[in-house]
Amino acid sequence: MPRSKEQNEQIKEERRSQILTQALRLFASRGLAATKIADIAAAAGVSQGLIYHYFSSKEEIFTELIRHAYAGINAAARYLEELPAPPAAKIRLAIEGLLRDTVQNEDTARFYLLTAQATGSEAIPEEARRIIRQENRLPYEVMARIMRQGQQDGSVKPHPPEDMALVFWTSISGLAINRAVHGAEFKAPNPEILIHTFLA
Amino acid sequence: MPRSKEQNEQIKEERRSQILTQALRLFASRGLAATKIADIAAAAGVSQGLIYHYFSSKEEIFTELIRHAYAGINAAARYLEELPAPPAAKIRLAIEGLLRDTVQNEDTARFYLLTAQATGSEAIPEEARRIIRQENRLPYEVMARIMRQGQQDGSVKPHPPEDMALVFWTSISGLAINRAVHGAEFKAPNPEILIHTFLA
DNA sequence: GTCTATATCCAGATAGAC
DNA sequence: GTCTATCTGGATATAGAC
Repeated sequence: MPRSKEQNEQIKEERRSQILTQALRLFASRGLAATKIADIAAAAGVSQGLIYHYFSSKEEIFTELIRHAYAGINAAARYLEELPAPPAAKIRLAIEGLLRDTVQNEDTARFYLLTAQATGSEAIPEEARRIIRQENRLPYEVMARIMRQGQQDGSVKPHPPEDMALVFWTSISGLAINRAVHGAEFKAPNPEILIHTFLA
Repeated sequence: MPRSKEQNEQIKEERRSQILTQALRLFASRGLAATKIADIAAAAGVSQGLIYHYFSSKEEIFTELIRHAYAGINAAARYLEELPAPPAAKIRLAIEGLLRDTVQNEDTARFYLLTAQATGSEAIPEEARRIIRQENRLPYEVMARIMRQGQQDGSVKPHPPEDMALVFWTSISGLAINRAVHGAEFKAPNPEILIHTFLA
């Protein structure tokens, strides 16, 4: 008895996400250029040829991961901005949440590493570059707005909001990168250290 | 009339450092694996073959740069520790100096990017890995000691010194990476933001 | 949907002339 | 000290069988 359409669809989705998960792991730990299709295939437990049944090239896999990473980050940024809470609470929540996520979910840390690498690298697919150019401003802008609002109600320190947003994101991504690099032996710092960098 | 020994030596040193400088620029912007020997040769304005007159492989060039980067960072760390100044002044000096260096000297920012990449990557030469394993703890240890001393005289906030050192270095390197990535359009934040993260 | 076998290309490294 | 020409290996991507 042949498989039904639904079963085939399910297998397809499973394989696809298997491949993407392993590719993320490898790209994050070695970079795009140093990761071989053969490595991804081996890690995902499939043949090299099968990769090309699901993706047209290594670059397409990478681009897909970048797309997914920014979708997540920007959804979180929008969610934070919409949240019915005072600015100080949003900042606290963001720092605590981001640090917790980073520590608990290794893939989250890997996505940070991937975007950091990709943003910094000139050796990435054109389409990935396009996505980054288009998507990577939002988190900064949202955070700068929250900082500005917090300064109006006096809960945030009176430095330039853009500077504060920059320090916010570079600190978070610096920590996330450290986490991704050091794996399980990473110990997250007390969130209060960062929180008091911004709150008055 | 043939060139003297001294002139030959001088040419040799010049070429070597030319190659290293261009390799740093390229490795920082694309990573080790994505940088081709042909790219380095072209950027340095020499033939591909000549590269192998000065270095035995692409990996040796990379390793040499890593060695140089850690030598500089650790010399700075030792210098800071020896400095006859109170802990709070050292922290202030370090942050101001590191931010200034990072902004003024693009190569400094590139070295940060290089070490960040290298520390995070599994795809680097064995010898480079050895250097990193051996050298990358010192800055953390020095900064943790300074934080601890600062807590004893009450000038530094009472969070765990190791956490403070971690936040210190991940923030600095996060900013340096941002600087290397965004080039001239990067605007350094007010150092006071970071300084008050640590000082009481 | 999955595999094995293979064509093709490109990058690292070497050889030898000047 | 520097170049051009070339060898060689390995990685991407394709073809075709099951």
